Amino acid sequence: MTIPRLLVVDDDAETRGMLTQFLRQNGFIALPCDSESTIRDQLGSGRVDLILLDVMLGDEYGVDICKRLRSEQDVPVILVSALSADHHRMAGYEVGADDYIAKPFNPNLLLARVKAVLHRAKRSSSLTYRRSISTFRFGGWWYDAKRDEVTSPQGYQVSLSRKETALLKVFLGNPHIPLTREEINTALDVTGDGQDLGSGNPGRAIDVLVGRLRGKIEADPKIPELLRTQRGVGYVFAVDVVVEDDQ
Amino acid sequence: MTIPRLLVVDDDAETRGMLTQFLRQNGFIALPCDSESTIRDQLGSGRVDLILLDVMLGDEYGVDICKRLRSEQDVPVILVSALSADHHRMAGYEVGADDYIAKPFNPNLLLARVKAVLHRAKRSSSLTYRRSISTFRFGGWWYDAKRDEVTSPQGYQVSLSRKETALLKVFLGNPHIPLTREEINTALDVTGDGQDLGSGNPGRAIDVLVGRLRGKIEADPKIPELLRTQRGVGYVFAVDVVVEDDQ
DNA sequence: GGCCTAGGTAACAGCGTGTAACAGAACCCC
DNA sequence: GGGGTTCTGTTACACGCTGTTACCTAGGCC
Repeated sequence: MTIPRLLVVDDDAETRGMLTQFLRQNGFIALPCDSESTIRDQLGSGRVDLILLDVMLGDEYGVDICKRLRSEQDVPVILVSALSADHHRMAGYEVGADDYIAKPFNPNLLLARVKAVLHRAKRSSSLTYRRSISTFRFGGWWYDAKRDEVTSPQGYQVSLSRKETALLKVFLGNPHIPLTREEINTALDVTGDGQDLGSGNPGRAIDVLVGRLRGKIEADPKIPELLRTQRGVGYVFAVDVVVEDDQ
Repeated sequence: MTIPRLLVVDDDAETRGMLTQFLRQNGFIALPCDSESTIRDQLGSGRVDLILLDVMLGDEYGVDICKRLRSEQDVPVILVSALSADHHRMAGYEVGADDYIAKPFNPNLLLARVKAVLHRAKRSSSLTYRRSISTFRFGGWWYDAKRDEVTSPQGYQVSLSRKETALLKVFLGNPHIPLTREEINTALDVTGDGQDLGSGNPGRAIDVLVGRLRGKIEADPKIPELLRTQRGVGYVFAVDVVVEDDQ
């Protein structure tokens, strides 16, 4: 059972880093690239299951690179683009991209599409890939990422809202690491939904969100065992997290 | 990489010429045909990668021709039609057309679809690729595309309306991929019925339609397992779809 | 203790989604 | 063609989600 290896190709270091980190948090091996030559290095040095390719790469069109890659190899490609105009979309499909996502995109959308493309690829080849991490256990709790269900130590189901789920995921991915509100916010931008509060000021939203999550997963929200406050810093997820995956 | 060879089948010389020229301008080898016999000539004399087939061909239905071709060869077919009446559309899918476009169509859309079909065909040609897809299984359900019947896990029949069927097909074709209302609407324009709501604003129609479909194919419509909502994004068909064909 | 600051949280508002009800269109059967 | 039935988009309302605000408490420092 192999973990899928993805190339993240973007010439903007920040985007590249964020994407890479995000994909790694979601169970993939993500390899950052910033040019066609680094892509070829990676292709030459090992298996690559999927390429996430920015449409604009320096002064060259990713589309052209995609076309060249296609003519040589059979690696699935998802084009990522800030250009949403339809002719660009068309151009993407023309060169045989397996999918096309316009920036700014919802990271979950990206994740879903990545999985869908890998899934299809798996179907039509012998590639096996690990389904992304699907269950987390922490302090008697159980989170099923696939069904998005949270089960308490006593066995009853707790329904979390979307943002609460996203927040929980952030903590599950960073146990015992104190996170600032800033960091949490950035992480939510990536794992949660990326549209609204990206710009700087989290306000008190994180505090309120933490409070709500506490209300659902703490035995006594007044005395938090899991989501501890670090005054002047932020919050820590203070218990061990055991990660498992299906089959 | 060889240039795809397409047959353009239309008995109207003007349409045929326009289409042929357009496709040639876009890098294809387009071979005009005006009857079933000329199609067979072409099929006999060399490789054909795709057939663009007009639904009305003289006094005969292109659908019938499609059906005959299907039973003999494994060439992808896109049906092109001025007939928007639904039974014609359905008939197109029944005979296993890979896609169906209603006139008047956006040439770029046609182009994109041609390329998509060719791409699919190329991808899966190494496997056994059969076209007469006729049944889909998903989460215990069973959809018979040929008879347009939906059977529940418990075995009872559910009758879907035309639009509901079209919506289901859209999701069956895009499992695990979050679709925006916009995308669903566009897809319905093409696979469902193309006349009315093409222009931009889906309003709440998609939501209502999804709700109605849920009411029919979800065990508990209040807790959707198949048609999941992605707040701020759209809807996802959240189970695997297994495609089978008869014979 | 007095003061200041950080964090907890109730209340509110805005927004997205679910859905019942309605009306017009399409269809069907006679 | 007429009348009933089904389909389907629109509308309106309810409800849950989520960020903001305001107020309060807790902690830290003098």
